[in-house]
Amino acid sequence: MEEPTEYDPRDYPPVAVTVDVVIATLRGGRVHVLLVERGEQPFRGAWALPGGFVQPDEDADAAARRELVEETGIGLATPVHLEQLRTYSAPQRDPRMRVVSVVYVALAPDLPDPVAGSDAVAARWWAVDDVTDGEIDLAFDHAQILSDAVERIRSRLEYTTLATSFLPRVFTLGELRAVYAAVWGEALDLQNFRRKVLAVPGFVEPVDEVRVGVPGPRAQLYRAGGAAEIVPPFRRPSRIVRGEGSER
Amino acid sequence: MEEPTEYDPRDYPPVAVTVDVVIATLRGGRVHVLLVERGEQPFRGAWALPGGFVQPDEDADAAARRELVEETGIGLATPVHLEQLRTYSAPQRDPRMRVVSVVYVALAPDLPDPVAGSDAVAARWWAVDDVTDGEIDLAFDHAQILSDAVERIRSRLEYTTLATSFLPRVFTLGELRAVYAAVWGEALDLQNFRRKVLAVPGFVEPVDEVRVGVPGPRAQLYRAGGAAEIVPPFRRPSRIVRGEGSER
DNA sequence: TCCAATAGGGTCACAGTGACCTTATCAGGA
DNA sequence: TCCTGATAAGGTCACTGTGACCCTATTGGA
Repeated sequence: MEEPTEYDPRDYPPVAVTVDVVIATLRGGRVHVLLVERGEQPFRGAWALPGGFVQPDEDADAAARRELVEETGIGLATPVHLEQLRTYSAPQRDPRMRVVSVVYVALAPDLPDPVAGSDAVAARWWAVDDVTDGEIDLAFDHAQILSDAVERIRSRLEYTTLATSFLPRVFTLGELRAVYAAVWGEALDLQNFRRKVLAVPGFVEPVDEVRVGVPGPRAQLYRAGGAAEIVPPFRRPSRIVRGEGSER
Repeated sequence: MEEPTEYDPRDYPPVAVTVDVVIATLRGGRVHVLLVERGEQPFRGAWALPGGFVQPDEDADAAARRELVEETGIGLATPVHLEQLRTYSAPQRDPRMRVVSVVYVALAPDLPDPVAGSDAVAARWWAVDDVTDGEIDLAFDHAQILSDAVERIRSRLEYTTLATSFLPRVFTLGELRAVYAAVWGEALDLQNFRRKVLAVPGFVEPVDEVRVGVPGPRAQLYRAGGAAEIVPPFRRPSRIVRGEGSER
């Protein structure tokens, strides 16, 4: 409560609101995220998630999409899934001042390397495994954020058709299966996977093409269908084994 | 990008960060939320979610918990589930100034009526159905927030054991089933419900008591177990019927 | 005294699933 | 040129979870 009667700047604490974006893609069968190297203190030389201030005329969604476009150079036409993860607000998460960050997760098909020179700092794709294995240092609370984002992505692949967001417009079921293998770190049985995907109406729709140029029979190509949810959901093998609820 | 080199107050837009809390409970077999009547413009006389500023020494979680305690008068010992829903940041959502609100959802057992007089404005429980049916006007974007919160709660009951958060320390399986009926708006088959709940290890644990004073046989009492997730998840009947993914 | 409500036990058929098998096809290396 | 490895595509089988039921016993209140 304590509903304020009017808004005097002295009534509310000084705070900055930013967005950070976990831009995830698949490269060489591994999940990668885009990180930028910090050129200034604090955390100079460490890697951080791309982000920036929410401008007065935009909401956080728009700010996140703007960051996404700026960092990757993709056109607005490219279909990229973007969703809010959660907001991080620990008082000392940025030592300079109070910064509340609304974090987004983006899922994109394989993108080219970031265009160097668009700003002063370096930017590159990092394999998530290499980052979480402590190979590099992440600035601020971005290690926690990345961990939460990866868990969100893993969860999304159970209940939604978002795996197709990692793939180009057309793809084979084998490639779709490879997405699940990369995100969940475990390969699903190919035959059962085919059966389940094709049993979900609107998950994928066949197109009148086949994949050529790779070993093996001509693979039917598909594109993403209109369905957003998978009912009943797929389930991660690792989750089934545990059985006991120890998460969250 | 545009990582700032230093934080001058003129570099970032003036913005206030608040928390709003959707406090949900069960009263008479219906889901209720706590709303406060606004005594000031804008939206004077309309009802709003309880909320307030995030203070300099606390994160949003702490601010939400503080609001929860202030509004309901519950002790800190009362186990109340509190989780972040999402952040709302439309530029004009508050006509006075830029206000970014981090919204939380709390699930509580039946609580007494709010203590009047703790502040100037009125506060009371509203049945969610009555609110969403347009019976009352909600301030700001709180109608959208409430809608998102209800959907979150419905979803949480599928994958987690949080239904027990709506109940007192001990309860019967019939009462647990009534929680699902109230939240999902549809009654589950009692026998199948019993079988599924008891099949989830750690969902509920029997205590050495039975329910007396109500018609029917003595019902075994249970308390919440240690499990947080339901694997495999329960599923809403309404969701099964649809089949097609039309959500989100 | 009867009745409505419901706890608790059970059955049965069916859909979904994991594990597994088989065949055909293609690119690239020996 | 011929293997070989990879894999697309189609299939079987047993088991589990589930929805839809049925039945009986027990209790407080009309």
